[in-house]
Amino acid sequence: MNRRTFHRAPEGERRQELIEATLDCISEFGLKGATVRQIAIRAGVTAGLVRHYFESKDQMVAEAYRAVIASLTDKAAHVEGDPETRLRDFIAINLTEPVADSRSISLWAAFISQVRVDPVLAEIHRDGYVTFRNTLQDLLADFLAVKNKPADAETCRAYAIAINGLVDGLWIEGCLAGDLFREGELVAIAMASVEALLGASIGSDKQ
Amino acid sequence: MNRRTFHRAPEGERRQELIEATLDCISEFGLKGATVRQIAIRAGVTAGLVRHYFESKDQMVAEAYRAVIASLTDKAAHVEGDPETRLRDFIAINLTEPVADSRSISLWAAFISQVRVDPVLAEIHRDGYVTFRNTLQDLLADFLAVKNKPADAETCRAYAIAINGLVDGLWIEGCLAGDLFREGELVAIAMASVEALLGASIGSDKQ
DNA sequence: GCCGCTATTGTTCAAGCGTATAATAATGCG
DNA sequence: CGCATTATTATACGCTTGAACAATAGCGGC
Repeated sequence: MNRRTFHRAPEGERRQELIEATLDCISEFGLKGATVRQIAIRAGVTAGLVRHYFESKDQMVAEAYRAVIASLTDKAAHVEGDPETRLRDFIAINLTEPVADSRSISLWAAFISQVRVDPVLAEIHRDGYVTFRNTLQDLLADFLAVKNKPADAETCRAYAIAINGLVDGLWIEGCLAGDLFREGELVAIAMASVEALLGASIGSDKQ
Repeated sequence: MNRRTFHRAPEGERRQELIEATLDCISEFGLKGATVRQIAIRAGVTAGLVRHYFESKDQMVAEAYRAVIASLTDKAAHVEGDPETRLRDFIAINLTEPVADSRSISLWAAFISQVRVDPVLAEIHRDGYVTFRNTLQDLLADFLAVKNKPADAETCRAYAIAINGLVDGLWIEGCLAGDLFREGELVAIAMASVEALLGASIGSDKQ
């Protein structure tokens, strides 16, 4: 019988390709459309290979979820500069591509819908959420200190919850109905809203 | 062979039970766990009956999605009283049970993750979103008029987008990590935030 | 240039999927 | 009460699924 030729992928690379293919399939066909066979096709390999790299499909999906969380939070977690700039960049990053696009929210929603079902995904989610909000809370504490505003823990907590909610909500609106907004409109609304919430300028007119 | 006894359900009732069972299964087992057989068990009937009431499983799921949207938006859409009260109630309703609970967001997320895949679900989603935001926008127009603030269409639009985002985002936070917040904390933060955004009291301390 | 290791293929399997259909029990009506 | 209607059960069918496994092709070390 004629066996296909193939090449052996370098260390770790195939693994990454499989995770990426998993995400592609989930975003295009939904969780239930992301079958082992479909994922393998997308990755350009045969289905059997999946089980060479992962103990089960579920484990591969869980790792794919980690990759999604990372792609959604990494950029915003590494903003640099003075507190005002960091806060501004944090908002802008979360409300523009590639963080804000329809693929992202499809993936995010697919996993969120499983959080109640799968304890493994639930833990990954919880970690990501706590990290994200703490990042924002630290950002706000620095910012308020610079602005000579009250920055006690309780105040920062409340601001972090509100602004986290605002950013998440606008992110969702943008992802799901981007065509309903003008270019840059969501970012502008977010900046103005945060200024109103904090009662302080974040220099959103600078850029 | 022994055939089970059963009773014929009254007009429309069985249909409703099947939709409810569909939602139960989706929230408990995820979209892919909501199989025809599992749904039938939950509804206390056999699988074959599904196709007596629905053309296909997909059609049943689509109707189930309509039911979810309705349960998430109906209450808030029918607030009554003066503009200030209506705005306050609108916020409170969306951030307390039964709108804000983990079952709701599981269902919401499950469907959102399919919006890119299934055009039927996409249309249902779009309708629901537009209706929801228009409701909020009208509410804000009335409120701003009463407060003698500028209430032109563009201003209302921006406020509606921001507050819709805020409420949605806080709704998600509450649904996914309710245990991280104190009783009533999210509602309080939302009220304070909306007051800051609009620069007007909504009497959130009254109740 | 051969050899051993293993990454990859290709096939198979049982379980579960949505759907189709025939038999039948429950109900309303004369 | 008996009959027609139909809601419901029960079974079957073809297909897809995740997984298991043997065969083998590619590749690094010698």
